[in-house]
Amino acid sequence: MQNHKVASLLNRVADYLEMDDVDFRTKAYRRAAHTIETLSVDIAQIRKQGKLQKLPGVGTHIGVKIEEILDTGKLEYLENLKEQYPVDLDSLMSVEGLGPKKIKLLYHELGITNLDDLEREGKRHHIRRLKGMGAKTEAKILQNLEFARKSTGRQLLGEVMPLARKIKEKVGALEAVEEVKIAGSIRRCQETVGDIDVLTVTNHPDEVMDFFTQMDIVDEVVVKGHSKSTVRLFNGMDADIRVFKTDEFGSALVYFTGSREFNISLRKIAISMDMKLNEYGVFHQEERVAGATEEDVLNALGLDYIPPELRENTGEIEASLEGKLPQLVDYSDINGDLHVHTNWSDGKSSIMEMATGAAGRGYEYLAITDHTTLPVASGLNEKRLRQQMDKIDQVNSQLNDIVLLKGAEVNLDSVGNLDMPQNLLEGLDLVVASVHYDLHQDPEKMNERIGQALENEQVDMLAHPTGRKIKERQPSPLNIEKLLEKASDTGTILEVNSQPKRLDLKDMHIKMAVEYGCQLAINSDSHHVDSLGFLELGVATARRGWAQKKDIVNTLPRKKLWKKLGLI
DNA sequence: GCCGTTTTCGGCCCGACTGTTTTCAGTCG
Repeated sequence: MQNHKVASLLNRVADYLEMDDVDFRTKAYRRAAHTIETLSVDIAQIRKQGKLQKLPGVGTHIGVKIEEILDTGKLEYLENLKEQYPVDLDSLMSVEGLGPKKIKLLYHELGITNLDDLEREGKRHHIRRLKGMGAKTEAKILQNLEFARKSTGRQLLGEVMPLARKIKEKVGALEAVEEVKIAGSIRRCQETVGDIDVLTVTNHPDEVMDFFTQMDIVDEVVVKGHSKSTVRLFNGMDADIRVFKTDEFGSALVYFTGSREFNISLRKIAISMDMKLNEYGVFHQEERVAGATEEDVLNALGLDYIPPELRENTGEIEASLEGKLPQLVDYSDINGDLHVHTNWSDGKSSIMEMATGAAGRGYEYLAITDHTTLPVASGLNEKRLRQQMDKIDQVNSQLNDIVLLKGAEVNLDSVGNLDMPQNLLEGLDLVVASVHYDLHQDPEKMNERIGQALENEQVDMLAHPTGRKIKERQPSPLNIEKLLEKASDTGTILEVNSQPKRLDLKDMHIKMAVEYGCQLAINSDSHHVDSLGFLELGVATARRGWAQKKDIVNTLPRKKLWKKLGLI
């Protein structure tokens, strides 16, 4: 899949065009880039079918440029732009407060092309002499430059979520605050998060701003106003707060939940209806038509309510207009977890502790799926696995509300053989297969390797199918369409792994899997009783992939699941 | 550069904050 590459080159073109104050052409490139970035199929595939120009935002010119990128890996037009401004745009743009216009000015007047140049000229106080700049701007640039160098970029949803909830709790506890909600990419449950957006209803904005900017987790106040403030937190992440009136809160939520592209589409709809949409409401002439709740706002635009996880402008608006939005799976639909580890392998909790924890979450069943043989995970050998099966029988006899399934997470070798004999697998209730090494074979080999495992009748499920770790490890370069087809043919369940770093399958692939008619299971893969709750992240990801209850096997009640697994 | 229940030409989302400005440009979300 070269989608990401194509999108980022088009975005880069837009950056350069913006330096020269080209307005609408810039927008055109960004729009096309967004379409491709969020595409759930391979752009090369669409090109083969001759359908590039059917994509929203792609016309004749950009279409040709996409073909050039696919054929040569490069774009002549972009290379020319780069020659005109030979600057390290990536790093300079990462300095807060610097955009294309200022970068152009700095290059032209001072020859600044990278962060080192920027620091040098700043310290010599040359920047403050430029038109439109001053001592304050210069000082800010120097300060933000330091931050840009250290910054690690976006952080994992699973890691940021607890902090966001803490802030919500603190702000919500204020007497002056009537309502508080986390918006932004956290509410949309994107796998990574750039900042924390807090929205409040209050009649005492200044009081809320004072509190927010003085919280003990705040390192530095970036901006402070009467309706908006931004702080930098101890972990290097920014948090924004906005205050609104009760009758504005719905439109504010819509606006600050985004995504940006979703908002732009909504506004266009408003305009086409001779109305105006902003964060304060939907307006016809000067009269407010809606604003108090999200439902009101969307309904005023002729739309059904759209869950936050879907708001990416990738088809949900059209579906909403036609009344064809899916009824998304919900955490409350989940009846069990089919992939957890215990202290028999690399987990930290006992079988009984995991069982009790799962029962406490209201689950009807829990599959114990410790690693086999894998040395780095203290995997079980045949003898230990048989012992564990006996142990599970014994624990089961002490449990009332929940039933444990005897499972294992077996390992695929380089050609797709399993690390446990077939007759032993036959005795298990649930066999989970997964790849743990040799993750970067060429695609064909990888598809064949996994395909062989899926064809094994004893294999019920494929765990973390692409093996990616967000920000750490690329997904295996396998052909995802072929994998989905195979899983669909063999009836093998594909996992939505809920580990914050994995979220694998990811949203886009889940959407594809649903279209291919694959069966999915959302599992925590937890190694400790306290991390069973990760499963909620997996549910959120599945929702982003348009998955419904019927697509997820562990929403089934016990008997029906047993039937599916051939246990009764 | 793209697009069309109103268009094949003339539009293209909207507002807050800051710093530098005597009325606004740049940046951000």
